[in-house]
Amino acid sequence: MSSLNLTPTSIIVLGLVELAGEATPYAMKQGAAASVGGFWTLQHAQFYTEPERLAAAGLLEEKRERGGRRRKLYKLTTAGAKALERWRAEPTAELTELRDPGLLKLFFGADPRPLAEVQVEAHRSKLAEYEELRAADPGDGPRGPWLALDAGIAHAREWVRYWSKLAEE
Amino acid sequence: MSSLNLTPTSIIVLGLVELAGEATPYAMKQGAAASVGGFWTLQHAQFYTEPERLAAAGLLEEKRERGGRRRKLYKLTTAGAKALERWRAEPTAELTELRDPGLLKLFFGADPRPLAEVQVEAHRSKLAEYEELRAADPGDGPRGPWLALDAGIAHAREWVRYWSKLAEE
DNA sequence: ACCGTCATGTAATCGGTTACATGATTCT
DNA sequence: AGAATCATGTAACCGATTACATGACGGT
Repeated sequence: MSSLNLTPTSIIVLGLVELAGEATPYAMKQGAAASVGGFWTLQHAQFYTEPERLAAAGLLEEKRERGGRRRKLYKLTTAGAKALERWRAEPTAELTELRDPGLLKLFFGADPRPLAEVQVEAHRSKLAEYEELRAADPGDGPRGPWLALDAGIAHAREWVRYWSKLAEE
Repeated sequence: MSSLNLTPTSIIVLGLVELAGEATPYAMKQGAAASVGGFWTLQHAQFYTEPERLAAAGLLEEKRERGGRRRKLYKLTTAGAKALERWRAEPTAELTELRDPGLLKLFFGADPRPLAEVQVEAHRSKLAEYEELRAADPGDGPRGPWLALDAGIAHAREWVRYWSKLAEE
């Protein structure tokens, strides 16, 4: 049992289940969209397959509704809570890789101007979205999401700056 | 034939082959490390499997050395050159997702301080690496790589700023 | 001649994506 | 009652990662 490596996908599932206490795949999907969704998206199918994996490894407990939709409900096991906590306690030096499709085009010789125009637009609207989230945030509640959003905003701004400059040349 | 979708991996292989004219997987690996490597890394095995896929799709031509190592040599076919050009000509609105392991930890409640310390260190050294590359760049040659490096530097700086602030609280 | 490292490749596995399929609710 | 959308799940495929394995070359 319990020997699979925790991918980011695993963590997101565990983390969301922890926040919710108990959740169906669909609830996780909703939760993700409203929280990590800003900077990390998952395919909906993963909210069904990943919990299964985690349950098989003993990190989640699976319960099936008796009547009606017979949905699957997941909650953390003790092992699951521990695994998550261990992951959280261990700082990581791993870095983001800047895997940006636009940047890749630029790198391999695409014409900067038209690319930049499209990109500026896209990043602007993303930035606006973030700022709306920020404005809506009361500022109580856990600090993590707030901080992550902060990073998102800073980088979105940087992208807008970057592509704007290229668009104007 | 020729109906596979071009993943970023495909593009990197095609792009590197175009730059080199003709290349063995190992040469591509070296080429990648020295160029895109800054912001996009591939597993070495992919430099063997991906060209095979592309050859099967008619985008690369595979030639095998007769004597000695019997290495595989790849070069672009006309179809391959066209595919690459088409990709290059089409601007993309796709955005980076900010898939940062550190940020994920922060999001799910890791203690900011120790994490930030490790991250600052890592980003600092990455930044230094970039700046060295920048310093070494004579500034002639194609513009794409130069511009991409620019983005890398800007974002690395932003990360250093971000995590420094968190480390100091 | 031997050893270490550079170079080359294949195979197995696993996680992620895409596509399909269907059952509940809600709205008109 | 019917249509639309929300919710739920499975299966097949495909690309990426990991692990293994071996051959050539350069130095001692």
